This record gives sequence, C-alpha cells and structure tokens, in this order.
Amino acid sequence: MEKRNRSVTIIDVAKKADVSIATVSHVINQTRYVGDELTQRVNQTIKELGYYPNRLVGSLRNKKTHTIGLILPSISNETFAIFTETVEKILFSSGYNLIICSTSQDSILEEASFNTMLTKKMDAIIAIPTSSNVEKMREIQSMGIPLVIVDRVIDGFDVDTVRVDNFKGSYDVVKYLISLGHRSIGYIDRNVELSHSLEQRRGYIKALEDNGVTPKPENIIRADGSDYKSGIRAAQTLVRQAQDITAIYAYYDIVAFGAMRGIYDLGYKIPEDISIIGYDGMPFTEASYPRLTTVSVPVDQLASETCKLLMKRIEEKHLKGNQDKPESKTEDIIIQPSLIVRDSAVRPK
Amino acid sequence: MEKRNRSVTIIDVAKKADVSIATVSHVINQTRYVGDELTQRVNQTIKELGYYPNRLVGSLRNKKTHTIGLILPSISNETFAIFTETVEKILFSSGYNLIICSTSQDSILEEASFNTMLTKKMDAIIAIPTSSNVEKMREIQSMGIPLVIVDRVIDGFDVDTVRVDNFKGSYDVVKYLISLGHRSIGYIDRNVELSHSLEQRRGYIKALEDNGVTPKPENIIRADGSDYKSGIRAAQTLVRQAQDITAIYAYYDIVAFGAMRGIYDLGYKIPEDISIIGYDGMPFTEASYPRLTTVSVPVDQLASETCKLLMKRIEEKHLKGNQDKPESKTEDIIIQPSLIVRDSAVRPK
DNA sequence: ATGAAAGCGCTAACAG
DNA sequence: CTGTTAGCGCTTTCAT
Repeated sequence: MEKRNRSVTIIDVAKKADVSIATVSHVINQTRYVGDELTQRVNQTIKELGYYPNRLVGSLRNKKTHTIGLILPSISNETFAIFTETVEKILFSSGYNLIICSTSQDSILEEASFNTMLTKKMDAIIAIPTSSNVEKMREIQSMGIPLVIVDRVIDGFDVDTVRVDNFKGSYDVVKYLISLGHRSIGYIDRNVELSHSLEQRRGYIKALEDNGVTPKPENIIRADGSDYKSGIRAAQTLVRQAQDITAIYAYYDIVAFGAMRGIYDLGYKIPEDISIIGYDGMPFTEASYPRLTTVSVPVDQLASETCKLLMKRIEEKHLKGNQDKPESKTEDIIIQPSLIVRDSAVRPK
Repeated sequence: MEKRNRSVTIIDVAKKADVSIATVSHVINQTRYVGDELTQRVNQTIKELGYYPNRLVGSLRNKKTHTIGLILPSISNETFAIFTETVEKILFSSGYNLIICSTSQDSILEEASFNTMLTKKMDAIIAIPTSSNVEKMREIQSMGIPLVIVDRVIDGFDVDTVRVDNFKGSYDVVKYLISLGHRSIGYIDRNVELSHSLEQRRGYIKALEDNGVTPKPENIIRADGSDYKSGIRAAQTLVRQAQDITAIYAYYDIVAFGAMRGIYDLGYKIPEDISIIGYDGMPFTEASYPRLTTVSVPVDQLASETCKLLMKRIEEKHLKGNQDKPESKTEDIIIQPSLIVRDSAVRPK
C-alpha cells in the first residue's frame, strides 16, 4: 500500500527532472555550478510540481532555522505592536521569520514561551521580560543562543540589552513642568515593579529634588492597571489626596488619557486648571483634545538597534564555529527619548 | 577532530541515562509505558544536561510543525494587533505557535510571505490578504494546507472565511443617523478597493435609499490613507464640497478622530454642528472628547472563530489521512458588529 | 560538471 | 517493559 497525500519532495523533483537530488539541491541554493540545461530543467520541474523545499530540514544539518523568537507581555499594546512590526519587517528582509509569544505578564507563560523557543530551535531570542527568570535566561546564554533584552534591566544579569533612557525621559517631563512654574506635580505610577517603572519614578523624584522641590508621597499614586479606566480612577484619587496639585504626569499615554477624563469629569479644565503629560508618544496622542504633551519613545530605533545587535551576535556565532569562544562582551545600548511639547501642559494660573 | 558546540541531543541523554533513545523519546512524549525507575532517571538526566527536544525534527516524520502562519497587512493597526494577540493566545494554549508576516499591503511581499509559510511547512495559514492572489491560495488549498481568510471576501474563490458583516455595521450607522434626523450624511471612504470597503459603502448607500434619501456623490470622499492626518484632510474637503452636511461617518476610528479635529479646526462644534461616527470600536475611542460613537467589531470573536475553524480543519486533515478526501465544504462564518452609541453624534439643530 | 551516500535528531514499527 | 533500526527531506562530503 503506497503512501498518499505526501507532499512533493526533492526526490520527486530529482526523478522527474532525471538528475540527482544533489543537483536539485544545488540549483535551489546556488551552492555549486550546475550546467545551464540542467538548471533550466530543474527549475522547470520545481514549478510544475509545485515544490517548496522544506527549510526545517536544512536546520537539522546546518543548525540554522532562520527563525527568531520574540517574547513580550502583549502584542496589542501599541508600542509593542509597532516594535513587533518593525522587527518583523527588518528580519524578514534579512531572510528571518518571527515567532511571537505573548505572556500577559504571567511568569509561568513566560517560562513556557522560553521553552518553546528552545524546543523550536530559534536562532536567537528577543525578550521583553516580565519576570526576572534569570536562571532560564542564563541557560539560554550558556547554550550559545543569542539573547537580547529590550527595555528592561535585570539586576546582576549580564546580557545584551537595548533600552530607552526612561530616567532621562521622566526627568525631562518634570523639569519642563517646573520650568513652566509648577511646584506640586502629581505622578501616576505603574503598579508593577519593573526596571523601567523604577527608572521613571527615579527621574520624577530626581528632577524635583534638583530643582529644590521636596517630593511628597501623597503626590504619587499607583494606577491599578495600564488602561484608560485605571487612569480615570488614579487621577481622581490623586486630586483628592493632594489638593494643591497643578499638574499630573502619568507613566503611560493611555493612563494620561484616563487622567484627562477623570480630571475633567471632576470639573477641572485642562490644561488651565491642571496640566497633564503622558509617556510613550503613541501616534494617537496627537488626536486628543487638548493634544497630549508626552515623551516620544523612538520605537523604530529600539527595533532596529535590537535587530542590528541580534544579527551581529548571530554572525559572530556563525564565524566562531569551532574556536573557543572569545565571548565578546555584552552590550547595553541606550536610546534617548524626547519630550513632545503639545497643548495639555501650560503655565499654572 | 571531534565536533564541538553541538547541542545536547536525545543520544546524549540516552547514553548518560544508560537507556535506549526510544525510551528517552517515550518518556518525553509519554507515548508508551516506561518503568518508574527509568522514567525518573531519564527525566533527571534531561534536566542535568539541559536537553530540549528538537521539535522541528518530529515534523519531519509526522508532518506536523505545530506552527501556524499569519499573514496580514500590518501588526500595528490596533484591530489587527488585538486579533493577532488573541489568536496567538488561543493557539499557544493548544500547543501551536504563530509565525507572523506583515505585508504592508504590498502584493509582492504578500506572495513572498505565502512562500515562506510553504517553505517552513506551516500546519495551516491564516490570511488577511491585500491582493487577490488567488492562484497562490488555490495552490495552498490543493496542497491540503488549511487556509482561513479573515475579514475579506474574494470573488469566485471558494475558501474558508471568517468575517464581519460590514454591510450591516455600516447600514446601522446610517440608519441611526437618519433616525436622529440627519438627511445629508457625509461618508469618508477607504482609498483601496477591498471587499470590506465595498461592503461598507454599500451599507451606507442602501441605508440612505431604504429611508428615502438619495445618495449624493459629493457626500462621499476618499481618504488618502487610514491615518489621523488623512482624516483631517478628508473631512475638511468634505464639508467644503458638501456644505449642507450635518453628520460625517468615517470607515475607521482613526480617520474619524482626524475628522473630528479637522471639523473642529474649521470652527464647527462637535456634535452640535456636525455629528461624527467611526468604525471598528477600538478601545481608545471612548477616550476622545466627545466620546466617539462607533461600531464595535468583535475582534476577539473573530479570532476565536478563526482558531476554531482552523483547528477543525487541522483535525479533519489528520483524521482523513489516507482516505480520499471527502472534502468537507468550505465555511463562511459571519460575525455581527454592533453600534456603540456615545456622545459624538446627536440630533441635528 | 554531476552523482552517491552518509548523516542531522527523532519517532514508530518491529523484536524480544 | 525496553531496545534496534529504518526512514523523514535535505546538505554536503567524497567520488567520478
């Protein structure tokens, strides 16, 4: 009983074109000279048969899958979405594909995702981690798989990193508000303790201190989530607990939008009564009314630097091959965000 | 000269645990009974060695890669992003991974993406196509690879489809505006002729006709793009060329935002002077001021129906195996959108 | 300029 | 209950 339903393989092509499979392989990959006539015949046959070489098999021999894993908390967050899209485009144009795993900030899922990447033999892994699962990441490094961490810093873990200078971005917001004349500035903080949140808060506090303003605990509030509604709640609580506030800075644009609405519903005018500033520079921030002053995070640059570093590591690995690893040092690439001044923050009355 | 840098394989595990590779394989996959002691020993060894089975190899034998391809115009479009994320989550929980290719509405890239999917042997493909590259898609079908088209209809091509009833969504918008008392309703149309645009326009026109309003060509304008700025331009041109307009309906939320701004900058009040309605129901539409009335497209449902259909096809294929294909009929699943009434559309003065 | 054949890591059929 | 071994589709020496 013969097999059916088989897909076309290199053997089918070789038979039909009456050449060896080696020849077919070489024609496909242009990896050694093949006479014009045979080349012609083989290509012809490939088309006729609808043959698509199985690239997964190749990976069995040369150990390259040309697939890269991306692990991140969420794809639908606009910043991550843009990052993902840019990375995908760059990689695709270099002949690589992307496998994506979103973790929803769940460390169990995150670990499962790392395992998937290992099991599907990714050539490299990009991660925007949620947990500091350092053991797993060290393991990946020790297996010689290039790993790049994006926009997170993990204490005491030496790894290639591409990130945004969120301290600076945050510092600039507050410096700007102070330069406008604000003294009592509220801050809506993230409810999770990740490196970038810490940096943002540090920036906020440092800018206050550097300008002779003493940070007040009641001026800081944690949002319960990163969505619009959380922003509303946080802002409303904030103005109640810190009545002299003239400006609110939120760690994230969406939350800033919520804050605008929350404040507005309480009867304040924006920006006349209370100024609002966001963070991330998402495209639609210019679509709000008033247009949101925010900090632009150069996501495309983040993506391209990530790919650049990744490709470099992949090449190094390829070149190194058998030698003992000279283990080039890890890099820490830092990208500068910039304040976008728009209409939602003005001088206090 | 021995090989170095090799990654751990099943053979290494077998040797170290002093069992056969078959036993290791069976322990990993729980595919036949293995004595307690051996199971223990093997699992132990796997951990010690840091062994991650190469799942790509399995696919060589059983022809399943447990990877699904998703081809879409863009990941950063919020609707697509949510769709992608939901699909990824559902698939991951069923043991599948997603490879994503974004095409930027470029048919060359789209074809390359399809080829990649074929070459990397995806178990199935989900596509939100840009071009009507029917030949390629037919080829995929004839290879027996499940293919599901999302939110597009391609004339004369019989394929599994999951889509939104955009005719109905659009119809409801206009019906609603008319019920409020609007007679001259502007429509900002997409600048590409894809099935869903046609449906939306059909809905707009049919609703007018059904209510005794004669559609006027000057009330329809094409945006040059799907972004905020295009919305501004389109709306401004529209109110100039059709001065009696009391409402504007835009095919996409972002464009509606632009329209709001464009109209506002021209000195109109929203919604008092001109009502505005969007389409897609993106999360941040409730964050605008006034809150945007729009049509909610149930993206999660779109995603889950897509996965359901896909999984069904994969199973069928698996079961069928050697029999001659009974070739179950293609399905066309239609999801109903719903109008979300908010503040940006009211009775005309 | 081309072909034959040895694996790559693993699964599954067959043996014991 | 466990081991042996033939491939899966392709790349890459080694021959010719």
